[in-house]
Amino acid sequence: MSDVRWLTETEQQTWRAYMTANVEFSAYIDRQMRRDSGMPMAYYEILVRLSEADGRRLRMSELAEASLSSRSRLSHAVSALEKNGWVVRRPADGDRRGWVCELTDEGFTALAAAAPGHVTAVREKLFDVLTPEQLDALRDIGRAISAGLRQECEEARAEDVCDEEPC
Amino acid sequence: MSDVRWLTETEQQTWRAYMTANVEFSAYIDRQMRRDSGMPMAYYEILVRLSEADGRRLRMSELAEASLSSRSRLSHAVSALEKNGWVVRRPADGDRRGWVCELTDEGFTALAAAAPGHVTAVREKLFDVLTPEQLDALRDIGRAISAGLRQECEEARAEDVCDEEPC
DNA sequence: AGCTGGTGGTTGAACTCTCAATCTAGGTGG
DNA sequence: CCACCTAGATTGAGAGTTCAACCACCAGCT
Repeated sequence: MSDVRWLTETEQQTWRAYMTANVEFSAYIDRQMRRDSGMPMAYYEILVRLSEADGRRLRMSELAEASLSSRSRLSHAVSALEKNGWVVRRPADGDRRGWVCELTDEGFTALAAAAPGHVTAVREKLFDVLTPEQLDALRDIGRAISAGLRQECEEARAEDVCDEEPC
Repeated sequence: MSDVRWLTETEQQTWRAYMTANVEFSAYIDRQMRRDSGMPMAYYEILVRLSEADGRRLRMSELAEASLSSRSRLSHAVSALEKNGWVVRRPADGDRRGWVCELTDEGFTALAAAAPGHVTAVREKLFDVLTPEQLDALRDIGRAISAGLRQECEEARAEDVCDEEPC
């Protein structure tokens, strides 16, 4: 309990600055997307990942990982996108459990319509307010944070040996 | 349309690194909070702001700004927190439109119980994976991004003069 | 073939968030 | 004092997310 390494004053400032920027920035970006294109950022992200994939199609599990969403979330999201006619689900060949999600032409059109406003917002609110040095730093920082989070999974995997509790 | 300043390859890398880290990190933090303390980060944030305020109480509008949520969101959130007995709403004196939200002892206890796990997660996944230089940079970056977003409001305010369209 | 554990994916319910509408009260000009 | 506009806050509906089952299928073992 008392062995918690609480944050120093300086650390608190850093933490609040980072966290506030995250919240405000992502709220801004998401808001812009909803207002101008009628979809949340998570859906845009899905369309982008699909558009970049070979044949504009991906296995659901791959799409989930690429678009940073849980499988459950993706499943719901794809159902919604399918209603819009922006994607279609096809059975995956080779594995009868699996499904492939494919971007339709309508979906691509919707994506193309949404992209300019989105990129403009990102440029104005991110690239235009930071120096080149800060942008370089931000890239490395982002990578370090992501790497630190992924390590979580590896640890969990290592614990599968599970010598402490009966599995 | 074609005058969009699209992102260069390098910029795309930076943008993806930043955005991925944001999504993954905040998902991790939120998940930790929900799992270990049964509330979303947004609620924790509200409790924290209240606990830091004079008399552990704030006007709804002030609390909304402090906790980075919209008024609507705060209203719903406070209703939920009130059901838990963690906060109470009292009429604000002096302005019969307003309400003051006050942290109860139970709320403070819940906050105190949630804090260690939260701080530990933040330290492990943020402070422990970045160098001191990166943390300094991150603080400045965060401030710059927030400042850039706030500028939005000022512009909107400046346009209130409204010489282009009839208001 | 029959078991068993794990993987791919979906589902429903509960919860949270957003947006637009609404309500009440304060403030200001006639 | 009344009309009107603005500010503080809430509400309800609809959309999106999470979590915990759940189903179907694959793979390895007996």
